[in-house]
Amino acid sequence: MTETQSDQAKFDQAKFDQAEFDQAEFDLADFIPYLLNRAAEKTSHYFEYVYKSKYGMLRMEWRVLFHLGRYGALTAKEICQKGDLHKTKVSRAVAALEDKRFLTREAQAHDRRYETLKLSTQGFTVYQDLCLQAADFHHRIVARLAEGDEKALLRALRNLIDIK
Amino acid sequence: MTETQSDQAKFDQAKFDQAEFDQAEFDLADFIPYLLNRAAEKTSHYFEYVYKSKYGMLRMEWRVLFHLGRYGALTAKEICQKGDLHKTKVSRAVAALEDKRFLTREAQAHDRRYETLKLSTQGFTVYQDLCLQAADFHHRIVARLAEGDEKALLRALRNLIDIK
DNA sequence: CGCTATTAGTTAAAAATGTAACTATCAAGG
DNA sequence: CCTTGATAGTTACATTTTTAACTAATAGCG
Repeated sequence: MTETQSDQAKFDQAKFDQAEFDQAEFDLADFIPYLLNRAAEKTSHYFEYVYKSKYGMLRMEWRVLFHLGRYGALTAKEICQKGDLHKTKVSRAVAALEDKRFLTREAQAHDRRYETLKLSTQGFTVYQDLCLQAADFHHRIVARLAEGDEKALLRALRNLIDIK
Repeated sequence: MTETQSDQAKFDQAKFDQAEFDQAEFDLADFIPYLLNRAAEKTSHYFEYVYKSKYGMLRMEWRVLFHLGRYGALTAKEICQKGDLHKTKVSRAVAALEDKRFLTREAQAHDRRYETLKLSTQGFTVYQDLCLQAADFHHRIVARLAEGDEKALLRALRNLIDIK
């Protein structure tokens, strides 16, 4: 009983402290990086299930596959640049996709440090399947948004991605 | 020379395959979960530097601190629910914040499984500092956006966070 | 009470990620 | 050609995150 009152007193104290600090102009609950992370986590989670359960792929593998399907043959470095990814992430994802026979690699003749990465027939089939499911999911997401918010969302996200 | 032509031929083949697959209605480069992740990574990266370099905090520690500062005393479970976080993440973040003397914990009298978590004076000072810097960063982000896109962005993100 | 089922939170093992050092290849100047 | 410096990609190691099993406490029901 006394203990419970003590807990309550502490809670009230916290509320008081919180009020003392004037955060009228800004609410952390609306902090854009926080909301972006929450939304990214939420939406990624569903799609992760698709490529993970069906093809045993990791997120980075899906990203690399999707780049090769979308843009055609690329070097690892080009994938790093397009997707703003570190080379170790790409290196590991490429190795995993090669194990799964989803892509082939071939050193370029004019500079053998570069490897041309290209989806195999099987890899491209997987890409097509995932692309269709991505499109479906994308449309379901858009359907949730208020009229006109899709354009604004895409514009805002592309803008933030270009930071720095 | 012959090798180079071979590389080129492979590249063209990839482009051809890509064209065969009709993706006219949807471009993976605009896949919302992908753009959300890119934007989240980009914006989080800057702010991570703030709490990491100044207070040696990890992302989850910042999130927990921010919840306690924003909402007052909470149990770990309440933080999990508010932030959609797994309990092990919160448990470790709480332990780390306790080590830093940024919060105190006290078992509740009526049910000793629950612990009331509350920022210490020092923890609240850190919260205030980070909150100010977050507000500053938030405003810089908003300043980049097109007129009216802030409202749409916040509305869209809140909507997506509520999925399921 | 006393047995079983839940629940809050922790800990330990497995998997993924980040960091840094490494290998192989090429370029440029002498 | 030969040395120095840069670059593409890999590997090894440390840190972080995820998953699963665990502990302590309570609830419900006989």
